[in-house]
Amino acid sequence: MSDVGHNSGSIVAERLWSIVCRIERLEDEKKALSADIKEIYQEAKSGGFDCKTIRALIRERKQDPADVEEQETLLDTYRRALGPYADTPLGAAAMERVAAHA
Amino acid sequence: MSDVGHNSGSIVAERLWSIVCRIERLEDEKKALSADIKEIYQEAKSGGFDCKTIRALIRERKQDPADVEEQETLLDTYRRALGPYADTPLGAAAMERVAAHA
Amino acid sequence: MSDVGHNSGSIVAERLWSIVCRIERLEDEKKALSADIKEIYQEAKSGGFDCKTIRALIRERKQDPADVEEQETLLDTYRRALGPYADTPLGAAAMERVAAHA
Amino acid sequence: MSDVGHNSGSIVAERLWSIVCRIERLEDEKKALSADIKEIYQEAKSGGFDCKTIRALIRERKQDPADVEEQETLLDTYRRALGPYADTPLGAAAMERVAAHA
DNA sequence: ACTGAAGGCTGCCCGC
DNA sequence: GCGGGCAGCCTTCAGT
Repeated sequence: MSDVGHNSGSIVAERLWSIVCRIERLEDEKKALSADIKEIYQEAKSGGFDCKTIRALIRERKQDPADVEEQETLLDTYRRALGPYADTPLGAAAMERVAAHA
Repeated sequence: MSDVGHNSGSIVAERLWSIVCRIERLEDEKKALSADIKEIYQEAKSGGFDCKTIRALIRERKQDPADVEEQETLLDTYRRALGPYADTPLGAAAMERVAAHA
Repeated sequence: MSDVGHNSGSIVAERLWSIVCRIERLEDEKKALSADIKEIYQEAKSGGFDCKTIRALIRERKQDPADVEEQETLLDTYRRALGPYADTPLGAAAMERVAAHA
Repeated sequence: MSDVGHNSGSIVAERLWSIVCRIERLEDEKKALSADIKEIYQEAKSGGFDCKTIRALIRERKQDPADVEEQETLLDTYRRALGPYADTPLGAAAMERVAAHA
């Protein structure tokens, strides 16, 4: 073990400290932001808005700008297949793919 | 500490053991069920189905038989208000309630 | 409904928009911070640290040392109480009773 | 596309239904077990036990004791390294491994 | 004060 | 082997 090695513990400790410190700092900032958000919800509530609905709205907006439709289409196929269960109106064609796989 | 107290520890310990044991047993059963479910998903996958979509389908069916509509109505009001943001097509009337509250 | 009332919908909508907008902004910032934290953990991992342990360390530092000790003490009490049951034949027999009952 | 193919949609639909149905059944059973567990925790609480501690106990029992000890040891190493931060009393040696990795 | 829900964190499993 | 996605657990917070 070299002299450098002898001191490397300190160096490593310092790096560990740096890591922990930075993470804790960032987590504090996150916590502060959460508090701010909470405050806004309270303000909304005071203004007569329904917070639960606002949460739903924001949740929706978060996933809207995505490819929801593609997933929705496939889900619809499955839904139709399940609906009357033994019935396959126009989902049959789409289901052929699955049958072909078998 | 009386003799009764001396023995009560055992009694309490037995009760604690009973509690822990029963919980662990139930958790094992839960785990077994999870394994079964997983197996079915694999079977589905082998059959050419899309597991993610099946999950979505099941999730939907779980919350469908509820009062989704009531919540949806209010959400729609808020959604319309936000749409063009400053616009209040027919959500204005619904929004009066909020205004009155202010 | 007055003229003021006629416009109040817009005003309310604007307030709603303000609320939603600010919340989404704050949530974006939170998300960014989460990404930063994740990055630091990756750096830690690259440096040969065990991330799981670092997480444990940070979790521990977040709590009051007194609480930690108290919790640990109680856990030890329960652990000791359970020990004789789980590890002895007598305990095993008692275990059967409960198992049969379940 | 054969006649069989013509009907395969129904067949596939039936298989899908089977999958969904079985999964939902199993999930219901899981839910029931969760309710049972919750009930036991309530019973524990009524009996004067601390549920949080019981949960910790069960969590601990789920793991290999060796792993628990190893994790605790590593945590201690990190803790000592961080304590006076720049100080590495006897954690230095343990930290060498990390240094070697860098 | 307690219960029920919402969000965040953790461990697991799959695909790359 | 690793990073992402997903389900479960824990914690916190609003509501009662």
